[in-house]
Amino acid sequence: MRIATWNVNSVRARTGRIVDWLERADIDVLAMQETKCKVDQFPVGAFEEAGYEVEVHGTNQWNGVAFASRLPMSEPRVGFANMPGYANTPPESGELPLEARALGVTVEDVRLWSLYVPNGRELGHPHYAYKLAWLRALLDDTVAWLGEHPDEPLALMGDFNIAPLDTDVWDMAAFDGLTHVSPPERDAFQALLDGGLVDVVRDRGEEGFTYWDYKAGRFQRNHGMRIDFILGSAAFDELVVDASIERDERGGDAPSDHVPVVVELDIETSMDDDRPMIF
DNA sequence: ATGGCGTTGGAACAACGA
Repeated sequence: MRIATWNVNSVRARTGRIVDWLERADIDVLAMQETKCKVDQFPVGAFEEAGYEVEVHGTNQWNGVAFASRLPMSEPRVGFANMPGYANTPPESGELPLEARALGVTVEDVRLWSLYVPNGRELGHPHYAYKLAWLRALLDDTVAWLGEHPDEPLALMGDFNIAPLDTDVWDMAAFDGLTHVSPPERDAFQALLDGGLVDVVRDRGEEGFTYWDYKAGRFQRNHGMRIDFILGSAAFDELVVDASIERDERGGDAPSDHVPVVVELDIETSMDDDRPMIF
């Protein structure tokens, strides 16, 4: 079974590219982030024509997470326990709206999450505090789940908006005083690893960036960042037989600014078989 | 030091991004 995560930077602007890649790369399950549309705006038909069902979470033109899968998905869940909300100008009621940043599904007894971690904007900005609180709640929910399901495969997949290592950005000097590399953000990422997850892609020796800004020829100069990850439980880690960062997807016409990250699991599915399912 | 570019809503520009 081959699963992937990809911040697509608008599913409507890139529907053809995404579906083409799913087929070309033989992907069974894709976690998407930054779909940038409401549920009823999602191009469901294009995925279904290619043999993929979708689970979609989106409330407006920002954020948005989804799954496309050619294997059955079950137990969809929007958000996680105590996930904080955000508003630039908090309403009088004090109830902050929840954003479309987390969606969970189960496929072949593997629990999968598509996560779009808040950007943070600037150190000291309310959005930065929101980012850290969001990551704390994610950690708490993940640790609780692992406590209840210690032997089950789980993967948190998505755009974490954190570069955990100095080598995960092209030049640390360019990030002085900026988000994505600050110690509290890196501590929050490390806490997920300490909580029982493994960076299954890095652990298999796969190197390179997953994001390059559109501006200033950043891709051509390889001025990128590694901020998209697949973090797996021990049971998930044991299943991983291959991992890759699909750098070529940053090229061509109208690419996303992120590329897909893929892992192959040692799970036999009907899709591994070229014979028809029904004789 | 700044902008570079791209997407969305909604019809000019603001919000957002990392």
